Amino acid sequence: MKISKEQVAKNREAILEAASRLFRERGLEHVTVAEVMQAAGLTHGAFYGHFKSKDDLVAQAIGHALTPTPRLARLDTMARYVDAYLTNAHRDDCAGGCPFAALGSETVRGPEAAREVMTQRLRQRIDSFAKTAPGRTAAERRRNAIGTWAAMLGAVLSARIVAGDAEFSEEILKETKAWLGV
Amino acid sequence: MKISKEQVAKNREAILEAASRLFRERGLEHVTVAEVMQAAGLTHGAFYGHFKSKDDLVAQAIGHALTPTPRLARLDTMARYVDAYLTNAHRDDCAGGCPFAALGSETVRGPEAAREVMTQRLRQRIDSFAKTAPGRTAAERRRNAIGTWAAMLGAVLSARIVAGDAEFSEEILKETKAWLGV
DNA sequence: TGTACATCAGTGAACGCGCGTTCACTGATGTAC
DNA sequence: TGTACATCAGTGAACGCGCGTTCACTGATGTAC
Repeated sequence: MKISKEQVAKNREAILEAASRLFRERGLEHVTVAEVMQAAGLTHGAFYGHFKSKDDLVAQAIGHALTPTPRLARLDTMARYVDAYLTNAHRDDCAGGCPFAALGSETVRGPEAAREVMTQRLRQRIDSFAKTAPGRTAAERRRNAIGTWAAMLGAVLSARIVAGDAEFSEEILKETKAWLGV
Repeated sequence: MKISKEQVAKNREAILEAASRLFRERGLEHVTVAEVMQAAGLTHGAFYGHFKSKDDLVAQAIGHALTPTPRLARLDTMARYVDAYLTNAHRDDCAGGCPFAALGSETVRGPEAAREVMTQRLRQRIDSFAKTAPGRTAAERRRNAIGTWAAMLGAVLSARIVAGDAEFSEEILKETKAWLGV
C-alpha cells in the first residue's frame, strides 16, 4: 500500500532512531537490517526504499546519533559536558550515549561516510569546547579542549571494558574527573 | 599426518600471533577463522584441534597481544610509554599496536573471557604507571596514572577515527602529548 | 465535488553467499615389545 | 636397535544457518479530468 509522504518521513526517522540506538548498544556487526526494521515497526523489505545498503544506514545512523539534542544543548560549557560524560549512568547507557565511545574502534574500519561525519562532528565539538576551556591564550584553551576530550573518551571506554570489576570501573571515571579538576 | 609436539606448539603460537595481528588490523568480525589459519600456514580444519571456538580464539589472541614483549619492556616509565604511544607510527600501526585502542569498543560486547583478560592487564598497567607517575602521595600518582592512560587511549582512538583529516589527526596526538607535559 | 487511474511505500517469500563448525580420512610420530 | 601398531594433528569436502539483498505483488494515496 502507498503511504503518505508525512508517514514516509516518520518511518525513515524511526529507522534512523532505532538503528542509532541498536548500533551503539550492540555494535555494527551484531545488528541485522531486519532487527532495525522490526524495531522501527516495519518489515525488512521496505529497507531498500530508504537506504542504499547497510553501510549507508550505518553512516546515516551515526550522523543521526551525533545530531545535537535539546538535552545536550544544556551542557553548554566543557566543564558541564565532562561532568555528565564521566558518570556511571553514561557508562551504562551505550545505546543513548556517545557514539565515539560506543563505536570508536569499529568505525575506524567502518564505511568512509561514517568516518567523515564523525570527523566533522569531532572538529565541531573540539571547537566548541575550546571556547569554554580554561587557558590564557586561544592555543592553550584548544590544547586543553583536546586533552580533556581524549581523557573523557578514554575513561568511558576503559570503564566499559572493565565493567566486570565495578570498583575499578568506577575508580577510572571518578579519578579521571578529579584529575581533570571538574 | 601426526605432527611432533614441538611443531604443535609452534603452530598454536603461529595461530595466536596471526590472529592477534589480524583482529587488531581489521576487527573481530571482519576476520574469518579460515583467514587466520591461512596466515598461520595451516588449513581451517585444524583450527578446532587448538581452540574451542572463534570466541575462544578471540579471548586468547587478545591475551597474547597483551603479553609483555621486550620492546615494551624498554618503555619502563610512564613518560616513556606516553611518548611512544602518542605517535603517528602507533596510530598507523593498528595490527602491532595497543589492543585497547584497536579493539576497545568491540570488546565491550565481546566474549567475557576477553574482557576479563583486558581488565586484568589494564589493572597491571595502571599499577605500573602509578609507580613512575608524578605526584607527592601514592593517591596522587595513581590519579595521574589513570588520567594519563585515559588521555592516551582517547587520543589515539580519536586520531584514528579522523585519520582522513591528517592535520587534525596529528594535532590531536601532538596537543595531547604537550598537554600531558611529556 | 466526484470518479478513474497511475504511482509507489510497504510486504513477505526467496535467493545466494559467506562463514563457523563438523567429520571421515591421511600419514607421520612415538610407543610397545 | 629394529619392527609393528596405535595415536592424533592436520586436510579438505561438506553442512547448515544467518544475513544482506532482490523482487513480484498489494493496496492506499494523490492526481487528472
